[in-house]
Amino acid sequence: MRAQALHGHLDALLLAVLEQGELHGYAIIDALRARSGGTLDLPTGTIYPALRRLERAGYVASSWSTVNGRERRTYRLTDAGLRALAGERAGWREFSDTVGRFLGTDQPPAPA
Amino acid sequence: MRAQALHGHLDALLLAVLEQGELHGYAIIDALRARSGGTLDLPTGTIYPALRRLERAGYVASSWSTVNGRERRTYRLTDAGLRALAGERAGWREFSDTVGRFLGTDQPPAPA
DNA sequence: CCTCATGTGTAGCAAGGCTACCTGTCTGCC
DNA sequence: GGCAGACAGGTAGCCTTGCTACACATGAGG
Repeated sequence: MRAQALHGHLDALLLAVLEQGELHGYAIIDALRARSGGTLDLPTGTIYPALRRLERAGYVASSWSTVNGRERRTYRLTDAGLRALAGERAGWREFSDTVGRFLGTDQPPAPA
Repeated sequence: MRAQALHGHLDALLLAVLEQGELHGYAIIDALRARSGGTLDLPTGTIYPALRRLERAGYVASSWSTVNGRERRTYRLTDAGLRALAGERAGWREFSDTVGRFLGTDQPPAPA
C-alpha cells in the first residue's frame, strides 16, 4: 500500500491505537503492523515526529521509564485527545463516504 | 471537510469522474461538487495542475474546442487511465479497509 | 460601465510522510 | 572478545501534493 496515502489520517490512527492503552513509540509501530495485518509498516521517522506533533497539540502525554536499562517514552491519550479522536472518526466517516461514492468501495452508487 | 485529507486520492477521483464521459476542467469541478453533495468544492488551482499531471502520466488526453467564443480543454480517459483507475480502486479499498479497521467506519472491531 | 459567472492557467506556500542518518543498550552467535 | 541485529529514540532535509492568491479573457445582466 502506498503509505503516503495516509496523509492527514496518521494522527487519527495513532490516537485510535493509544485509545486501547498506553504504549511507547516502538510498540505503536508493532501495534499498527499487527492490527493492519502487516499492511501498515511505518518507519520510525514517521512515528516519532507525529507523536511529538500530537503531544504539542495536547492530544497525548508522555512519560519516561527505564525498562531493561533502555529508556522508554510511553504515550497515553489525554482527554483532549479522546475528544479529538471522536472528531477524527467523524471526519474519517465523511471522507471515506465521499470518496467511496466515487470509487465504489462497497456501497453501490445508487441503492434507491 | 478538511480538503487536504484528499492527499493522494485526488487523481483517483478525477479518473473516476472522467470514466463517465469526457469533461472540461470547470465541469469536472461541478461534477465533483454535485456528486459529493457539496462536500468536495475544489479550487481551480487544485484541479488544473492535477489534470496536467494526469496528462503527463498518460492517463488522460485533452483536446481544445471553442464553445461560445471560449476556449475549452476537454479531457477524456485513456486506456492506461482506465487501467490506472482500476488500480486506484483496489488501492482505495485496501486503504479504507485498513484505516477503517482502526477508526471503525462501519465494521465493528471484533465481529467474531 | 461594472460585476459576476464561465473558463484556463501559474507561482509560491505549507503540510506531512519518507529516506537516510545518528546514538545507545542488550542478546545471541561465532 | 567481537560483531550483527533487534530494540528504542531521535533529527535533517527531501518530495509530493493540495491550497492560496493572482492573472487573463469572454459573455451576460444590472
